[in-house]
Amino acid sequence: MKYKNYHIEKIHDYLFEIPAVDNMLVPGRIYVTEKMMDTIIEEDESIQQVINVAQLPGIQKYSFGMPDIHWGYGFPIGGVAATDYKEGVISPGGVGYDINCGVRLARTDLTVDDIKPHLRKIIVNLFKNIPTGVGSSGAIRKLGDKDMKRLLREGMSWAVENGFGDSGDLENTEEKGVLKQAEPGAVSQRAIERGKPQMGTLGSGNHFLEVDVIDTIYLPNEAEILGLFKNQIVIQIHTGSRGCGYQICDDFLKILARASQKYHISLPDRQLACAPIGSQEGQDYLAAMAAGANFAWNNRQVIMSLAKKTIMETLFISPSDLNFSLVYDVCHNIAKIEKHKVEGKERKLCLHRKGATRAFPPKHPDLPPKYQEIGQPILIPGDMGRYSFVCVGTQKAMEETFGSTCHGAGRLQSRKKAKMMGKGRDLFNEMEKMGVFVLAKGYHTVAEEMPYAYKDVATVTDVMEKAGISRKVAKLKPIGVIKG
DNA sequence: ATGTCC
Repeated sequence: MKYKNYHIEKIHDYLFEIPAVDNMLVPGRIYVTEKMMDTIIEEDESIQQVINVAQLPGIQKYSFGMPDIHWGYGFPIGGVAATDYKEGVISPGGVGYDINCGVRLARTDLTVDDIKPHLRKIIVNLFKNIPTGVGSSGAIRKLGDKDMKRLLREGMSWAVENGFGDSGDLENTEEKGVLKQAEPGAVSQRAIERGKPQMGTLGSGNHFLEVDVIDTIYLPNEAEILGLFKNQIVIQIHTGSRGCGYQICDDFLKILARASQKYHISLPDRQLACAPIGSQEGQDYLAAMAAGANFAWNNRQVIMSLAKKTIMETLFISPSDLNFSLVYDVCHNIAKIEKHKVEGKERKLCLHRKGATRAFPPKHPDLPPKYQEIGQPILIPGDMGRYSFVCVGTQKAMEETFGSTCHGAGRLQSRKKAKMMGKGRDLFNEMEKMGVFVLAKGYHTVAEEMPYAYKDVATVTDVMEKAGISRKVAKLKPIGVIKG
């Protein structure tokens, strides 16, 4: 089949392949419908980016695109690339600027009827207690060098030991909230300084904290094990490593641009700057990126703990009445060292997931005991007006995509166009008419994040479900949102 | 995404 300049083969209704030609070391594989493929080719260069990534030294099996694929820095957002640990490279472009950007979901025992009369007050207080917006700070005391270095090295246990949340939260976080290869010494002082005042802050753009209602249950057994039921109130948090992770990425893009030359790696795009994983530069990036990931886990943990406290204080209820707990926390911008089967042989790989979520199957040793039977929980946020999905991973994901799936809706309109669309309207009121009470620092951010600016996330999760990669457990509808 | 330019 010929799509514009690309030769693309249809594998099945939800999967297309770009054969390995020229400098491609592996084929590209993109999980989309034919209709989606048309629009993707129409709107950006992300297909070319899949082809570019397929040229990275040591890449295994395929350069993947998920149905929410769009143009990103070097790698597409919605891209997955596994490189061989011994012969392959690691690239900051395959992680993104927001290191360990991710999503967490917390459950409560409250129902929508319990909360409806108090919703506005809850959102007002959440907005008061959790700083949002670019450059936001001051959620908790400004951290010192000692705290920063400890949390960068040790991960989310820092937050738990400092009174933010419970030790049980660690088990319900991907990697138990710590990448052990983290080395604070690999992180610049500037990145550390930027992190100090920002712990527990939400940030801007598509980051949010939502009060959601469980709208639909698709898989009752899985939902029960996750502690989810119809009409239940849950809290969803989407944020990352703030200025700290941004600075780490920025620092290492420069270092790895030099390394690409030093190790004579020929690249189709300078933005794919990378280094052999085993090189000093590669190991330093891995150590710094892991530290940035550890910052992000602490950030989501502190925010969740502030949210729990805010809800209890607003409703005058006890912890046992609220019965608040973390369902799961996933990363969707990260590089992980994982073991996977390639052509029947187990290999140590570096999994770049950029705008892509881990989707491990039932019985995987990295899952908490209580989720062994159902597979890894996957959190796929949609736009702030429609819905989000909770899914679980499958064995097929492990065999086909190195245990990976999609991560969200993806934009329909550019930020600029969405901003234009919002001019002269009362978007807060429009959201309220949709049944969502929104508080945000900036009107521009609300315009950029309006439902009309996003694709329907249901079409994205459905592709991954039809392809057998991840399965929908529940649909969540927002009723209250705080944003940057 | 990001003290939206050290």
